Amino acid sequence: MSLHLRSAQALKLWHDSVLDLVHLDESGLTVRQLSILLTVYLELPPHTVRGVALKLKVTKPVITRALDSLGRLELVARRRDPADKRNVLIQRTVKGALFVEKLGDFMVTRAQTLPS
Amino acid sequence: MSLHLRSAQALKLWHDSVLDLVHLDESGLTVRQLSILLTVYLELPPHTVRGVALKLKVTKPVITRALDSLGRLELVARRRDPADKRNVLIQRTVKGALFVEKLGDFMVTRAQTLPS
DNA sequence: CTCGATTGTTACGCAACCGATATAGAGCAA
DNA sequence: TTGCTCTATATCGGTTGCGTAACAATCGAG
Repeated sequence: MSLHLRSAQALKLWHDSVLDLVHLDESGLTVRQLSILLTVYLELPPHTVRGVALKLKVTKPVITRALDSLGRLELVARRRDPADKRNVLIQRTVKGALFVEKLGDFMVTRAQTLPS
Repeated sequence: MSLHLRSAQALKLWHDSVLDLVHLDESGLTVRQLSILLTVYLELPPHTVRGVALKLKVTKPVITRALDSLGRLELVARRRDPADKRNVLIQRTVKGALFVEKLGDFMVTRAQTLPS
């Protein structure tokens, strides 16, 4: 299924979904934090601080702080890499998985109600 | 065109687009601010502080402050409602329109490269 | 073992956001 | 006019985020 999405549809889809997210009130989230969360849950592990920082093109302290916040919300977890103890592996959590799943449901539902 | 989107596709679409947004570095934006911006540009005017606050289910000061930020970035503008001078009308700007348009382009492009 | 390189974190100063409350101005009804 | 309501904003204290720079721990080559 190749997705042919017109710009107006795409924007409405984003708008509707973001609105759902805001209503979820877990919305203290920054766009950056959201992108970190999605990266961790959608891309193949392992995820390191440095790796995510490179992908987002931000500095490492940004990732560290975001992990503090996301960790407080139990949306991700940290673990030292046993192989190379300098690394910190960013791990998924049950709560985070449910959260991301809900996000996906939002979008699927909203996509179905898009005007053609 | 009814959009049948699987959850995994939807999430990847969101992830890719959010990543583009972060790279745009206009990403000091909060999810809330983003939702305000999209609301103003996708829904029919007029937009008042109260109206947007209701839609997002937040208090009015939240909107006022967000408009301060978005106004500083020239993504939206304010104008007093001449009819009812208690109201402030939130208006679109050229810069904001270009920004939202770019967002739409991101999504359209990303949607085309989604795996089926 | 030593030393430079790498990784993630912390410290600091600053700016922005939040919620709650208080305030100022405009409308409205009697 | 006199209240009362409605709108948006200002203000307050507390929290969180940012960028830069310094830091401790770890690795690995020599």
